[in-house]
Formats: sequence, C-alpha cells, structure tokens
Amino acid sequence: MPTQARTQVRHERILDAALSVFASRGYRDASVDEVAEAAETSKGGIYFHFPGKQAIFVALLERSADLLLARIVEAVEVEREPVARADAALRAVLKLFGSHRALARLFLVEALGAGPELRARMAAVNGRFAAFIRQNLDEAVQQGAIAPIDTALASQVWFGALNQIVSDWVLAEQPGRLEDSYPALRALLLRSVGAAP
Amino acid sequence: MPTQARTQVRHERILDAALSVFASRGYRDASVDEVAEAAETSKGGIYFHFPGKQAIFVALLERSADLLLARIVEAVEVEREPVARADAALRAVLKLFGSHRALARLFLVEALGAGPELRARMAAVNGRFAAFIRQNLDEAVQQGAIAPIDTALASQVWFGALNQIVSDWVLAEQPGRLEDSYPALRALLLRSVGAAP
Amino acid sequence: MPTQARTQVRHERILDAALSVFASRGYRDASVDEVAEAAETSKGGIYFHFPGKQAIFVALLERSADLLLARIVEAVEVEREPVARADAALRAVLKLFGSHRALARLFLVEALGAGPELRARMAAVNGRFAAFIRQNLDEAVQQGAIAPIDTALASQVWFGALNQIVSDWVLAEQPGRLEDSYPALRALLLRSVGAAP
Amino acid sequence: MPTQARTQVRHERILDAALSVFASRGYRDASVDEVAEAAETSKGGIYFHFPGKQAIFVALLERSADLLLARIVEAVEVEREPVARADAALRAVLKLFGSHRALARLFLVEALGAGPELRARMAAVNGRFAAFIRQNLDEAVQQGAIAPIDTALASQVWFGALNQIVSDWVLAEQPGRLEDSYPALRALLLRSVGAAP
DNA sequence: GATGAATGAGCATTCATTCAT
DNA sequence: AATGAATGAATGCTCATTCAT
Repeated sequence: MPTQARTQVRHERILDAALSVFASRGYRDASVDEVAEAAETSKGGIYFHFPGKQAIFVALLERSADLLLARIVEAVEVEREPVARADAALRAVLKLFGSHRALARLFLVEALGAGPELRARMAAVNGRFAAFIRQNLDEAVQQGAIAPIDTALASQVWFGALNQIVSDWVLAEQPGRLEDSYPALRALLLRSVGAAP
Repeated sequence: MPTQARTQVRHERILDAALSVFASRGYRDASVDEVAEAAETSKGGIYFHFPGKQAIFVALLERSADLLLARIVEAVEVEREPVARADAALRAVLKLFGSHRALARLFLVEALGAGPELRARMAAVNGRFAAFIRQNLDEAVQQGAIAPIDTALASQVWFGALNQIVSDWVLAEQPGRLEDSYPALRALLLRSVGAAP
Repeated sequence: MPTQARTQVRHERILDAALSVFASRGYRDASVDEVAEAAETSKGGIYFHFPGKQAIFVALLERSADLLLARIVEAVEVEREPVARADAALRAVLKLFGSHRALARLFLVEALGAGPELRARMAAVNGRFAAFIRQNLDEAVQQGAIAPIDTALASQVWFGALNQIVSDWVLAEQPGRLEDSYPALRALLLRSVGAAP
Repeated sequence: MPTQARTQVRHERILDAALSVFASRGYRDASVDEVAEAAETSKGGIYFHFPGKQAIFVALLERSADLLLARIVEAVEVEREPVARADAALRAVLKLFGSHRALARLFLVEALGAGPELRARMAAVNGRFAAFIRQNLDEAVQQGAIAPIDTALASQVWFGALNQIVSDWVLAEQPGRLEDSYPALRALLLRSVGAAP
C-alpha cells in the first residue's frame, strides 16, 4: 500500500473513532486519549494527523455535512417541481440520520455544547441546509405552487421542526424508526406553507 | 435586614450572576470563580449556598422554568378556545425570551452542552412545555376546531420551530426584535395543523 | 444554672462530641462542622470555647491523660512492692481502655496522624507513662526484686508491648475483651525483666 | 537509554522523592506538587506514572515491605534453630531501619495517619511480619526450646516492643545508633518467652 | 510516521477560621 | 454566648498539547 493511501486510511480511522467516541461520551467529556484508543493508535498519532481536538471535530463535521448534502442533492435532482424536491430532501435527511444515529447525535446534540467556534461552524452548516430549503420554497412561490410567504421564516420553521424530530429520536431511550415520522411530518410542513399535501 | 432575608438575597444574587456568566461564557467554560466574582462574593460563599457548580445550573433552570411556565399559564388562562390559548402561549414565550436574551441562551444553547444529567433535566422542562402544547392541540381536535392529526408529532414540530426561531435570534450577531416573528410564525404553525389563521 | 456552669457543660459536651467524631472519622478527616453537629452546637459555638481544631484535640488528650494517670495512681497506691505496683498499673490501663474504645483509638491511632505538634504532645503524655513504668522498675532493681537491667529500654518494651496489644484490639473488626489479655501479657512482661511471675 | 528503562528510572525517582517528602512532611501534609518538585518532574508527570497520591504511598509501602522481608529472609535462612532465627530477624530489622530512617518513619509513623485504607494495608504488612515471628516461636515451642506459651500474644509483644524502640528512635531529636539497642532488647525478648539469653 | 512520556495551566471542591449580628 | 454566613488559601486531579526518540 502506498504511503499516501496508508495516511488516508489512518485519517479516516481516526474520524470514525472520533465519531463513535464523541457521540457516546460527548465532545467535552471525551478525551483525545479515548479517541486514540478507539482508533487503535496513540495520542501522538492523532496529533500527527490533526492539529488538535477541535480540528478533529471540524473535520468530522465537514465530512458528515458533505455526505448529507450529497445525499440531499442526489435525492433532489431527480425531482422537478419545488414541493416534490423539498419532499425528497426531507426524506433523504430522515433516511440518513435514521441509519446513522451517532452522526445525528454529533450534529444535533454534541455540536451545540462544543464551544463558540464549533457552534459557529455548525451554524454555517445549518445555514447551508436552511438556505437550500428556502431556495426551494422561493421557487415554489415563484412558480405559484404556494402562496407568497415569509420563506426565511418558513425555512427556519421547517429546519427547526426537522431538527426537533431527529433530536428527540436521538435522545430517546428506546427509539423507533425515524423514517416512520415522515408522512405526518411531511403533511404538517406542507400545510404550514399552504401547499396541498 | 433579618438574616433569613439576607440569605435569600445572596442566593438570588448568585443565581443572577450565574445566569449572566453561564450565558456569556457557556456553562462548561465558566468557572465557579467567575460566578463568585460576578456575584460579588467569594468561592466559599458560593459553596455555602449551593452544593456545587451543577446545582447552581439546576437551580437556575428551575427558577427560570417556573417563571416561564407562570407567564404562560397567566397568558393562557384568559383565553377560552384552544387555538387562542396556544396562540397566547406562543406570544408569551416570544415575549419572555425576547426581553431576557441571556435566559433564552441558557435554555436553548448552554443547557445542551452541560453534560448528560443537565441535559436530562432540560428534557424534562422541555417535555412539560411540549405536553402543554399537545394538550391544547388535543382539545382543539376534540372541539372540532382542527381536523384530527398526530398531535404528538405536531407538538414536536411546534416546539422545534419555536426553538429554532428563538435559538437563531439568540445566536444572531445583531438580533432584531424577537416578537416581530410572531405573526408569520403564528400563521405557519396554525396552518400546519389545519387551523384557519 | 449559673453562667459559669453552663459554659463548663458546653465545654464538656464539645469534648465528648470531639472524642466520638475524631475516633470514628479520624482527626484529619473530621471537620469542625461535624464536631459542632455532634455537640449540638454551631461552628461559631465551637470557636467560642476553643481557639481552633487542634486545641480541641489537645484538650481532649489532656483530659484523657489526666483520667488515665488518675486511674493508674489510684490503682497503684494500694500496692507496696514495685512488681505488684507495675502489675496494678498494667491492669488499670487495660481496664480503662477496655471500656473506652474510642479513647484508646484517639490515643493510639488518631494522635499519630494529627501532625507534628500533636505528635509531640502525645510523646509527652506517653513519656509520662513510660517514666512511671521505669521508675517502678528502678525501684524494683534497687530493692533487689529483679536483677539490674537497662530499665530505660525495658520500660520502652513494656510500653510498646502494651501499646501494640491495645492498638490491635482497637483496630480489630470484632474485638474480644481487652482485659482477657492480662494474664498472659503480665507473665511475658514480668519474665522479660527477670521477675518470677 | 531505551524507553522502558527510562520509564523505570522515572518511576523509581518518583518513589524516592515521595519517600523523602512523605517522611519529612507527613503523608497528609505533603502535596503532590512537592513530590513532583523533589522528583524533578511535573505534577502531570507524577500522574502519568501513578493514578493518584495514595497509589504512590501504596507502591512505596510495597517496595519497602518487599525489601524488608527480603532482608529478613536472607538473614534468617542461614540459621537453623528457631531462637537464633528470630534473633537474626530482629537484627535485620534494626539494621535496615537503622540505616534508613526515612523508611522507618514512613512505616511506623506516617502510615498510621494516612487514612483508613492505607492503615489497612499497613496492617497487612505488619501482619506478615508478626506471623513470621509467631511461626518461629511456634517452632521453638514444638522443638522444646521454650516452654509452651501464648505465641499469638507473644508475637504481638515482640512486634510492639520492636515497633516502640524504632518509633522512639525515629522521633528522637538526636537519635543514637539504633542497632545499639540490640543486645538489651534481645535479652528482654528472649527472657519474655522463657528462653535462656 | 508513530509512540508515549512529559508538561503545566486550569478547576471544582474542602475547610479551618473570622466576624457581623 | 451563640449563630451561621462569608472568606480564601490549599490541593488533588484532568487533559490538550508538545516533543525527544
């Protein structure tokens, strides 16, 4: 295996370990030692690949956000009309988080307690997603699919609602299937913007 | 001033200081020393009134939750029909948080990073509020004011939406007036459950 | 009750409480608060009667040492010949400690971990007792009851042996009756100085 | 120097420093910082090698007990008859402590004030030693070298006597040579069990 | 590239003592 | 005399980060 590939593998292994450790212990309570152990490497090894604990979290967030956005784009681009697109995005989010609970926990719970800088980065990620929702709502308005509304606020509402559904599921002791919430959630959200479910 | 009153005052002064310090520095990053300084007392003084750092946070949460719930009950009990009641509750929340940004920050941002035990306590507080929303929606359904829906999910959506609106406002660099969001938010939420705004 | 008597009573009550608390928790691990609670008074009350924690310990030691010495003198003065006198002293010690285990613990265990100054005071108390033994042994030698020996060392041996017996009894989980050790101990000690048991 | 050896050296250096600090300042009054300074390392360095302050004390106790027992075994195994063996053990103890006063202080003085858990550990070490004495006395009885006596009590007496001699020497302001006590102590102890000196 | 020993700043908590009431 | 609120110095321990090997 070429050197570069080995490094890449190590890098990924650390991120995987960090995801697991941060999700179960919490970012603040998790120590770099724990991540190192989970990654089957040493503390020094971690610091060779990442400049610090926070950088691991950031890298993890970006890797995950890229994955999430990719899934959404993938799901959305097969649809044409705005409402169906938003619908597809919603389903994609529930599907991804539904099958990656640790990821959901990282995004929706741990990131908030990780300090100001990480919170700001999370806000940026969230912003990307909210902007995507808003853009679709705007298009729906332009196309006359829904009546003119405050799409900035509506996208916040959609985002917050989805956030809450997933957060509750993440923190539930005995969580059911996240995707089961889809039909009812979809109906509520569409109604909220005046679109016929 | 009688001793008992002095103690009460000190107790409150510490909570006020803690609110300010926790909101600006974050619960984890705030030290007991900082709280002591803000309360114009000593570290030992803090520990005379509270058994530990976490207990301060819990006391703060409970004092605030009581205040919030009291405001809501107060606002709600003058209304008769469920939709108007939910409406009043919504307005009360926006009004209280709108004029106590630190409190909002404490509730919606800091509490999440404060570790598992405090998170659980927050969940209980949130649960009380969500249950209140749900109860009103249930009544609205029974009275035929709105069509039968999954009120458990709907209350989550309402809660999540409100949470998001307030959180964004809390974290905004130059926040406007929180209450300005009321009319549009109200319209969205009512539409979401099929009630005519 | 006259004021002076009340003070006296309070003073004693604090010493009794301190004996109990120091014996069960250890001098270092016991807090002044615990003593105050056991004495059914307040921390301030303690400091009215004693200048500090250490002073309580010292007062306790002195009160106890006086009691012990009094018992010994009492037991000894009815005997004439040196060996019988030492014998009586031995029995008195076993009897007193045997019925006051907390006192024994205070003297033989806690006092050692109480810091340099208290250790020095304990050494003085021990010294008084060892000197008493030695004096009797010296008289026994002068009277020809026992052969000439190094009575300084012999008194240390007697003291150490007694100390050990009592200490082991103090620390035993299920202690028997301390006085039961008397006959065999007596025989060993007398033989050690060449006196016919 | 290979890593493993360096670690070993550091480990020992910390124990040596702890011995010195604990002996001079007392276990309770000594701070981990002081130990670190004496070991020419940092507080964190200490905690890399030992899980806590108490663990240092325990390690020290065990290292020392092993040394003491080894010296005794070594001294004893060249002797055949029980009395001579006990004699050799006695001499070995006086010799070791006589040349390691800090060690003696640690064992006989500081360990007692170090709290319940450490006291229990010390009791175990003492027990090993007392059992050794008793075993030799038992053999002497069986071989008819001495008359039948309560060897459990006799071993306590021997142990206590030795303990006292060493303790007094440890706490003396201007101590002489500990080994000088040997002949007279030997005579007393042997006489106490009815063996001809 | 990797290891793990070392660093040192930071922090919650305890507690003997003081003192206003 | 007595109370209990207040003080502040002290300390064990954690952990992100550095670096010699």
